Amino acid sequence: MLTEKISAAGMRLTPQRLAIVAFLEGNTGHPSAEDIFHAVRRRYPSMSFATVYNTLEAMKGVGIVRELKIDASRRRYDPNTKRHHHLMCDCCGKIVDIHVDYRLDLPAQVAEEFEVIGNHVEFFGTCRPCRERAPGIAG
Amino acid sequence: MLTEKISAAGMRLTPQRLAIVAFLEGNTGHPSAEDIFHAVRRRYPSMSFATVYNTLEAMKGVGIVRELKIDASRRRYDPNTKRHHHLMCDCCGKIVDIHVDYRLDLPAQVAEEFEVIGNHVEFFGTCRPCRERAPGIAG
DNA sequence: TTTTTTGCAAAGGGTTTGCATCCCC
DNA sequence: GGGGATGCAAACCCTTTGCAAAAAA
Repeated sequence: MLTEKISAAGMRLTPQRLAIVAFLEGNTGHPSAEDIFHAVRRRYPSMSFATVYNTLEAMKGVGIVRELKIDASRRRYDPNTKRHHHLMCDCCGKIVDIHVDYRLDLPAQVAEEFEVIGNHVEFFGTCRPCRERAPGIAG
Repeated sequence: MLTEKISAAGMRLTPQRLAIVAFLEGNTGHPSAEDIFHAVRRRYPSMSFATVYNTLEAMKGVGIVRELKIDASRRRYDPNTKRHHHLMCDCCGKIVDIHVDYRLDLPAQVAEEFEVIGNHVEFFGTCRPCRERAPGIAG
C-alpha cells in the first residue's frame, strides 16, 4: 500500500493525502495534477492545487510516484514504480504501460562520462482504435 | 541544409527563419524556444516569440526538427532528425546525444494493439563533472 | 506543543492567440 | 497581388510561492 510507504517515509498521513493516494493506487491512466485535483475534489471540496502539487512532489521525492515527461504540455504521474516503459498514441494521446525489461547498454565512450541510474523508453505510434477510425490518416 | 528542406516543404524562406535555422543547424545543445529567441534576437532585434514558436511548429510538422520532452519544465528542440537517444544528468540537466540503434520489440499482445512508428530512450544518471564535484551526493 | 501541512490567492514561466502589418514568392 | 509570415500584446495554462490558519504526531 502506498499509505504505508508514506508514513514509513516520515510523511504525515492527512486525509487529503489519503484521498490522493486512494485515487492513484493501481491507477494506470497516467493522470495529470489536474486530473488528480478534480477526482479528489469530489470527496474533498476544499482540496487545493497547492496540496496536490505538494503531495506529488513529496511522494516523488520518496519514490512513491514517478513523474512522466511523455506529454509535452503537462506532467503526468505514475504510481507504478516498477520498471516499465510507455507507448503513446500520436493520434488520441492515450498512454499504455509496457512491462518489458530491455537491456540497453551505452557505448563505452559515453559510459565513461555518465553513470547511468535508469532509463525510460517511449514508443510512439497509433493505437488500433485510431487506425480503424481514420485509416491512412492516423498512421 | 535545413534551408533546402524548408523551401522543399513549401515554407517561405524569411530572414527570421534563416536566422533560426542558422542557429539550429548542427546545434547539439537541445535549445529551448527561449534559447533560440535570445540567440537569434542578437541579429534580429525585432524577433518575437510568436515567430520562434510558429517556425518551430512548422519545422516540426515537416520533420525538420524534433521536439524533446526530456525536460519537464520546457520544450527543447533538436535539429538532428537521425535516430538517436538522450542521456540527461539529474544533477546539472545536461543532455547528451547517444547514437545507438537499439532493437526494441514490443510484447506480441501490445504489438497487436499499437502500430509503432518509432521510439526514444531517455537515460538518466549523473555526468562525470557532477560526480567529481559532489561525490556521494550527485550520484 | 511542535512541526508539518493545508488552502487561498497571487505570481511566475512557458506557450498560444488575434489581428493588423509586412513581405516572400 | 495574394496568401503566408511577422510582431506585438494580451490571454492562457500549468506550476510555484508566501503566509496565516489548521491539524497531525
